[in-house]
Amino acid sequence: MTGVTQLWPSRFDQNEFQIVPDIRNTGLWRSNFLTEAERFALEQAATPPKRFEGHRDIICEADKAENLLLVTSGWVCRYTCAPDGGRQVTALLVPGDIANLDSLLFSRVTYTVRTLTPATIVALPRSRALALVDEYPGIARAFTALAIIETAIASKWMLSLGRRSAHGRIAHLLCEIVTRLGVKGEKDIIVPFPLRQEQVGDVLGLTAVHVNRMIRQLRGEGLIDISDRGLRVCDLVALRHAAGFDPAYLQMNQYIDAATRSTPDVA
Amino acid sequence: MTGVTQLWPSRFDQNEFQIVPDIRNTGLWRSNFLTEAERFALEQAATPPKRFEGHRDIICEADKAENLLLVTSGWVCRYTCAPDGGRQVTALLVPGDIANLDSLLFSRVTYTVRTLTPATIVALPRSRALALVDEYPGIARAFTALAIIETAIASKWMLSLGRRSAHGRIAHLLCEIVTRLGVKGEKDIIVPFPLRQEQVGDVLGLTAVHVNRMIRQLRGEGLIDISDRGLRVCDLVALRHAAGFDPAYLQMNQYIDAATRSTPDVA
DNA sequence: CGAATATTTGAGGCCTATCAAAGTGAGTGG
DNA sequence: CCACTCACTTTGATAGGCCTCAAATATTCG
Repeated sequence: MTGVTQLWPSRFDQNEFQIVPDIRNTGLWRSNFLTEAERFALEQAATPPKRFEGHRDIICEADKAENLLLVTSGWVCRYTCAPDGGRQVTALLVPGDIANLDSLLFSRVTYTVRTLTPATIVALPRSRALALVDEYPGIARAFTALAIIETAIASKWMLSLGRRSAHGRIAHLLCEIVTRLGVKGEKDIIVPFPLRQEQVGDVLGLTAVHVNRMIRQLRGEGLIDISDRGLRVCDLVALRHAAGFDPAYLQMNQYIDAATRSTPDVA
Repeated sequence: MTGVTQLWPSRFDQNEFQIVPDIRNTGLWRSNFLTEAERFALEQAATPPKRFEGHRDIICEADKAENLLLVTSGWVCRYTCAPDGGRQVTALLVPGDIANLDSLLFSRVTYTVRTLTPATIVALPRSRALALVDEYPGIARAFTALAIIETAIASKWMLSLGRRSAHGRIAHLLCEIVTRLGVKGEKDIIVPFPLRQEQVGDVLGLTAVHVNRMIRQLRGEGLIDISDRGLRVCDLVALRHAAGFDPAYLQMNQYIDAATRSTPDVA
């Protein structure tokens, strides 16, 4: 009994934001739906990893997208702009995530994908991905799972954007990041935090100025400290409490019914 | 050349919120990924339609969900609550939509599904849906497409919640509803609008009082009129302009690359 | 070291929430 | 047919959270 396989990446080199830049470090690969044959087929289909600098647009709104982009190191985001120019980040992508899952089916993207740090990306040509989806049920199911998880995260973000105060939104985002990075422990956690305050604002629907004030307030409350591109969480339990954060929602492996797995636990 | 098949339902009886309560009126069925054999298999797997009254919870947060719920008539929503009790609607479901797509893979839901009007729902047992997904690539692809579309809509909602004024949010929501209901024309459109002002607030992250003021303002601007459970859009072009609404985003069929279809247009 | 980019701080104002109450309309029962 | 109730809409007054504009300080980078 090996326990539950991870859908989210669990490890993250703290200094370099580097993990093995390989399709084997993606959520697609790590999902527990894949057989060995499917893993092999996936690996054959992926292109070699490509390196991007920080703060670079990788795909722009209305671009044609012929590849799925699998983030294997670094932080990336997806955003769209309101008519007045306001920017809204709609997804934060860490190693293991697919930046443009919808490009599996849609030929144009309706958002911009941008690196937040230097990042490594593996491309999966859409034509090959589609062929794999038709041939291998496990791969099809893994894609579906990723899409469903995206929706679950989006739902939580909508709850934050619609019903939480600025204070609560920031606390909640920090809890989410700590959880998604797979950190263990609850006291004096330190994780990389490459987001600028303006980018935090773009995620949470706030201005950079107000983000600054709220971060200072959280610091004053002894909950966190952000400095030098790093986040220190003094007391994760207290932060969760302030955020109203339920740590279970991202560990969705727990909820995946055993019956839905291609590779049952019991032989 | 028959044009593009619909993923969204296009017709909607104005008085009764009724369409044929049948799996054939769902987005799953109407997607253009399905072969005849797949359609037949789907139809066999679905349960007979069941009728629900308005304002009833169908699944509650933390419930186990053994069925996928396909809305075939009426309006339904999905919502979650913040710790302080604030409610946030995360999806509006009209005939054709699946209320709990994530139940395909997760055994518990993290939200409540509630009817907004009397509604008819067809259930698809998860075990059968999973079997279909493994056996039929077109069905797998249709599920993936629905999940991806949900994410696309959620992204738009996040943009509204994060970066639009109350005035713009309401205008945008009304545009979305008109589009999703498949209305043609641009002048003096009348569609059913069963949402209470408090529910509009729960969708848009506003209070009912402020929703009321903004609706009155939109009315004063000669853009819309809401009365008697109906919405009248005087000038859809003007409303879209006020909302910064791009009508293309919901008609995602356009973007589905021909190569991704199971049933090509050209023989 | 200098320029550009982020963070921090302050003052003032607008948008939206909150609290409260009156008005409206549908449904019920006498 | 008319009280009566209940739920929703409308209106008003007030308060507060977040934004805007502006400038000083700190940090990064060439």
